[in-house]
Amino acid sequence: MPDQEDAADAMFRALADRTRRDIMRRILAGEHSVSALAEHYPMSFAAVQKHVAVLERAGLLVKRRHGREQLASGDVEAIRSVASMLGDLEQIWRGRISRIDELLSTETTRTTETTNHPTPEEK
Amino acid sequence: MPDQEDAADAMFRALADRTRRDIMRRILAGEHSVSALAEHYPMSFAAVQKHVAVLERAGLLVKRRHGREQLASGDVEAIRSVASMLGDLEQIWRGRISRIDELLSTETTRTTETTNHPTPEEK
DNA sequence: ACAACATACAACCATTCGGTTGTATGTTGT
DNA sequence: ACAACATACAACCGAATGGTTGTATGTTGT
Repeated sequence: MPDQEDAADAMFRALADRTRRDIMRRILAGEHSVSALAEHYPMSFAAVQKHVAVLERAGLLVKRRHGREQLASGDVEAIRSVASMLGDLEQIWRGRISRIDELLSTETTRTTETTNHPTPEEK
Repeated sequence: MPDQEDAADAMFRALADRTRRDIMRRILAGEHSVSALAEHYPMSFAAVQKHVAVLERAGLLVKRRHGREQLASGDVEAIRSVASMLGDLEQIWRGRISRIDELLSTETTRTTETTNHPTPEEK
């Protein structure tokens, strides 16, 4: 049972290579066979095929058989799910800001707190 | 002169580890010293310090000296820049859709093309 | 039927990664 | 002054990456 974090590992890792990001660009624009993709890169067909396999395992692309070729196309939903993780991170950051605002606006009012974390030990 | 793609490599790579993503969550919520962070993970201090260094090199966090400790906090702008790369990818995908729409709406009208790629050899 | 093509995959190799321990260097509190 | 703390960094190790070549297996066009 690969959980959410495993999926995140795989997706970020898959996107952490410029060749694979470039492949994603091409196959988000439209289907490409593996060998059609391979023509664009200064490496062996096998290397490109492995890159495609990495992207496929990460769920970032899907393949469809068409005769003797394998047509790859990008899965935009997977891209969105990665973006949403980053959105969650940004949301955590917004929380910091509002906590600071709260602090400033209640500077003298002695609010007995809602914080559950072990008190940010600001000396 | 590390370009945009190098930065992308570093950021995606840095985020492709669950410990580092967890560190980002903590330091986006508020500053933490390296040793305060280290307490949360089942690994040596040195390992956590290396994770922090990876995030710092990727530009995802900044450190500030405070006495003998080094306080780390997350850079939300870097997070946004990663998100925007994903947005660009999604945008490419939208382009495919509108190209398909165009195709459908001009099905019989013999449009002499705007495509510059070597013609998607749809048999 | 068969040569050429498209793909998959194994074996191998150098490099990077994520962890370890150990050591060095500042900073602090008493 | 000095012991304890916080950090940095080097050296090392096993596993994973990103590439290679070589081989096997389908699929196609003639």
